[in-house]
Amino acid sequence: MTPTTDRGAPAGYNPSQFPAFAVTVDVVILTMSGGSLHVLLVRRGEDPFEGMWAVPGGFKRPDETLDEAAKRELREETGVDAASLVTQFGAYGDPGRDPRMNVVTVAYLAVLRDVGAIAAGTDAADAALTSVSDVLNGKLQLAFDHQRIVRDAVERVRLELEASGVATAFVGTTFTMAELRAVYEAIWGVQLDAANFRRSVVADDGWVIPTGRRARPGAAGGKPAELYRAGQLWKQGGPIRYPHKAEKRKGTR
Amino acid sequence: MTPTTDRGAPAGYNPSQFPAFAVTVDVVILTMSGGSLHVLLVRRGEDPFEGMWAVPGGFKRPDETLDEAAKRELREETGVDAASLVTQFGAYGDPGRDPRMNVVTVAYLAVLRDVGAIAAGTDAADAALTSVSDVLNGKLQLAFDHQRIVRDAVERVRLELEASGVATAFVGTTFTMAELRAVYEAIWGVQLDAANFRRSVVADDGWVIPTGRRARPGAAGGKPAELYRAGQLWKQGGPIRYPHKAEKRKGTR
DNA sequence: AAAGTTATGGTCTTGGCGACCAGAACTTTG
DNA sequence: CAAAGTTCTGGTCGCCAAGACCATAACTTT
Repeated sequence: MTPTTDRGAPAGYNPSQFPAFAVTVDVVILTMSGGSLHVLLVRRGEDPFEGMWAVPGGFKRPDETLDEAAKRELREETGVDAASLVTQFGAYGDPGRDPRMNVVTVAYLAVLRDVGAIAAGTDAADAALTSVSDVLNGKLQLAFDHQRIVRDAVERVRLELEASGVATAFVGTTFTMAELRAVYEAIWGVQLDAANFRRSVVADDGWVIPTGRRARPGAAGGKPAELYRAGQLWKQGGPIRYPHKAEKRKGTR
Repeated sequence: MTPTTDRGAPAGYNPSQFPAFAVTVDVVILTMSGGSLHVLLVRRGEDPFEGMWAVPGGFKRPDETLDEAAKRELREETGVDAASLVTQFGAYGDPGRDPRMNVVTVAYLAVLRDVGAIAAGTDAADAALTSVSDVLNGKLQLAFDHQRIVRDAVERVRLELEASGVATAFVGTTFTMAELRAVYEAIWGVQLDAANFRRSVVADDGWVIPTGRRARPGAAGGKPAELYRAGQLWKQGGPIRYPHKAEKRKGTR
């Protein structure tokens, strides 16, 4: 069918006898906004799916790796250079997922601290932070199979939260315990005891490092919280475990 | 060159102006053999890398999904129809990974019970079970970037073992506790207490179902073990947790 | 000054998990 | 046939992480 970029095929080898695909990378950019999980979407300006919201992405170039392509797209979309966490989590190639041609996309997950101001500064036609729940429950229809991609990304970050130290990527360089706890509570949809959470995080050194400073209390007042910054150990696994409580023995789990 | 947010094409779109890729699926087939983890490899009959060992795989067709392509390849290579576990775990698209042309491959992991007899029956030029450690320590060189793919597959199965019930896929339809425990011990490289292991697995019903029968003892004698078959709950998560013991407080973990 | 709100430390209990032991059941060997 | 060896399987003990809950400190606004 379509010709491939023929670079030095062996004698007798004919590239056109193999199906040609376009390869794209899509980057699901997650962030915390207003206490709940949000995803950065862009509005498509052209066919197909013109006018619909979609996950930012673009074509992979032959001379770059998939990871490089994802980071390039992230930089072009948000201006962020070294994202805290850029992880590949899936490839999607169902026939017909793009009505024009055969496209296989490799999906990446990126976690940002506060994408709001950054997204506004880009020249993207239209970009917005959207509540993840609006996407997952179908309130907002996405182009292509992007709803499924977002769902898989959220599922992935739920697992990563326990296995690695993604949590600190959601908050700023300095943060309070309440902010960090809010990340876990929002993504897992659970409530954690503030005192126990604090103990788990501070227990062994290396997870968080207390700066001497204290945060300004919120509008409601209260004791000002200590400000921390992330330690090095977050790259190896997180201190908070998902509360598997609903087991209750017998059958569940 | 290509627009970023615009992954679409206007009317009058010409596919040849976007880079074309070949898309393949590679299936890492893992099995237990002689008490250690083995991977099924095939010897390449053509350029490039002619004569070298490689992970079985092939081109994705435009009219099938990636999962279907993986299952088709698995069937063509081993004759196995519904594999116990076929999971996508990564996409690889480094430039130059295939000297001929631009190829992006999507890698799958499949776990089989005993691939030995099956592999022998296929018409593949040359197929063999190889010790995973031989591949990982470089004793056996693989074509393309397949060593990295195998390494990632093994890492994945290590995690899956704890999260899901892959373990039963390695053993036969009926098995003894010792056989099941050997799977965990081989893949994790740890030793588990036989009594505690048994308790964890039998604790809540649903993980394993005792058949009345007993296995024949090995050459060394001993009490014959009860034979079990897998229950339904293995699809939701496994009963055995990785022994994070080396934490020892302070710093590690 | 009083009331409200948040942060943070203390204590108690529970349950899971690993270490270890002992007996049961069956083998092979003398 | 008896003895020794091997494996399976149930029991017990102790430790520690994790959750529930309370109390107090520290700061706000009214």
